[in-house]
Amino acid sequence: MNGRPPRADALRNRARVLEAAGAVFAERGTAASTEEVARRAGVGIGTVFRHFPTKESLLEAALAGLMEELADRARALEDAADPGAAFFGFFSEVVRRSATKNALSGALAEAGVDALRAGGEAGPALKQSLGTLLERAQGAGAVRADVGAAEVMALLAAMTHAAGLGGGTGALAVVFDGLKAP
Amino acid sequence: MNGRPPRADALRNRARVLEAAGAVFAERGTAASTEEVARRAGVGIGTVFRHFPTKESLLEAALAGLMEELADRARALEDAADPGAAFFGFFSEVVRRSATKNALSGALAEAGVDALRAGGEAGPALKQSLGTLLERAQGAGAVRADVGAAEVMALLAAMTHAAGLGGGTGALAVVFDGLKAP
DNA sequence: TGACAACCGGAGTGCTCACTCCGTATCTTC
DNA sequence: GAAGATACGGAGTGAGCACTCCGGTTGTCA
Repeated sequence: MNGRPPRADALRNRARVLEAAGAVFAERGTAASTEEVARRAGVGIGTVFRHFPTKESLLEAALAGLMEELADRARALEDAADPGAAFFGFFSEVVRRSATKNALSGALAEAGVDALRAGGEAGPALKQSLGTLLERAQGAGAVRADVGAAEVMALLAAMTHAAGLGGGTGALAVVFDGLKAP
Repeated sequence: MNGRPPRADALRNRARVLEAAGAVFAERGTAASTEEVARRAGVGIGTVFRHFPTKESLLEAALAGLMEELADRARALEDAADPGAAFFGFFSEVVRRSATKNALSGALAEAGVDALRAGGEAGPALKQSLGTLLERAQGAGAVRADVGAAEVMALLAAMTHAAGLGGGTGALAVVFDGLKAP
């Protein structure tokens, strides 16, 4: 199907571009120019467009990377001793992280649907890991039984987004109370 | 200070532009071009820029108009017989409306902080009316006493935003349960 | 109704951005 | 270490956008 493996510098540059894209889009929002990503990565624009033929594809790839990180974190918590703490801890960690990397929330929002649906394999992976975390927490009686992964994902996206607006901790506490078993 | 009142056509056009801006930005997002707003309003671009010297000012004005609508709605509910129903009803009405006018949520998000803080007088007005609704609902025992207007605004913004993502009704129910008195 | 100010329309301007192209440099293979 | 494939850099291209400018039009007031 495909001839040779890619050259070593190509691989290195691809990784650099991806990292720079994550940083730039998080700081400046998704409206940041491709040229700035190239500058940050220390490569020419041509290189960026060779690896990611379109700005949209670059955004998707950067987003997929971030979601993969989250999915890994979720998987690591699947065997935790206290499923309730694992679930709520993961939830607030995601919110907190997104608050710091200011505009990740914006990116998740703009490309949101696309990211969850078609964002490589990381989207489904995150959803599944989150589902496992949720089920275990429900099994332990820490979370009410009548909510599904979809609702939790929606709440996570919502609170991630609102984290940039201020009234963070209190609002999160309200949501957590709503999620706890009666 | 100022000489004459503005001409009648100027007033008419200003209103048309504002209405068109609200519709266009809600449908196409805030990235929609000023020219499209002008087309929709049936005026020339020059006219748009005479009334709103900058695209940002146009956005602000359109947003302020929407928030004023919401503030009016909130004020109308201040004397309702059932404060709890008024509060939760208002909350879900705002979320529902934003879901329909798809990208109002995006607009509220992007310009969010600016809108709440400096968006004319509508921002504070909304916050105050919402505060009144909240206090009355708390007085009636329908909402827990340890949440403030800031948390509710944050939750409102969050759920407004997430409404476009799908898992709407269930997620909202969770938040409402979290808001209810124990 | 005439005269003047206020207002309108929309072609034009300058800028930014995504994306292309190709001469040059670097890696890989034998 | 030489040949050939692969990848790089960055000036260049075209499209789109916010915003300006001014000749023409319309409302207003006496």
